[in-house]
Amino acid sequence: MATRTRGLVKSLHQPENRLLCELLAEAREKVGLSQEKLAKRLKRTQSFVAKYEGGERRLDVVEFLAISRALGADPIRIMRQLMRRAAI
Amino acid sequence: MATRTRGLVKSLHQPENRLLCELLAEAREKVGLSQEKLAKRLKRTQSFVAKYEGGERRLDVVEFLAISRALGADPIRIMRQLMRRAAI
DNA sequence: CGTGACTATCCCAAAATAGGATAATATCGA
DNA sequence: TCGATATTATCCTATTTTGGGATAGTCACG
Repeated sequence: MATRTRGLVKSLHQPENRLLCELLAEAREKVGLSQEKLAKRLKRTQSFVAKYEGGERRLDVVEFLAISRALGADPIRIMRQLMRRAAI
Repeated sequence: MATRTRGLVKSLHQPENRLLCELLAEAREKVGLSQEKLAKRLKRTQSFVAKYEGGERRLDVVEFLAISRALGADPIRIMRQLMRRAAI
């Protein structure tokens, strides 16, 4: 569950991003979707999901919205959680 | 004001992203900051700002938050506008 | 015009990503 | 405990994106 990587982008290493990854992973599990199923909804590969959840890939705003939708989650709520917990 | 590019990421071309760019550019102008000044606050270059505003570069969630902060704007409000206007 | 402020575009080395494979883990029933 | 299956993590590398200094426009104003 931790993440092992080599050399990545700045925002990947920010705690805010870690948090976002966790929130999205939690949200997915809560809905009972596997990475594979979610990937399918997103028309992406499982490795894509594994990567952003693991913090190996950045998520842009538009992607974040798409994922939230695919999870049936409210992006605003997630954003709020992120901001609150990260003390932004 | 339109954007001329060669071969870019999918989410760059989504109307949602265009909208986001516009919202952020508007927000910046409203506060009376130049790209240069904003860039300085973000510890980035003017070209960075020009690129994301022009839709030549994706903005990840963490960056979006940082920019909103730098503009003294509420990310949630911007997100809402984006969602409403893009009919997400 | 001329000047200065601001923004867009060029360039390209350096860095990040895509996604198919495959390895590693977890789950669970017999 | 096994083995089978489901799920997730990691590898690999061609392709795509990016960073940011430099430079070319663009605009406003005298």
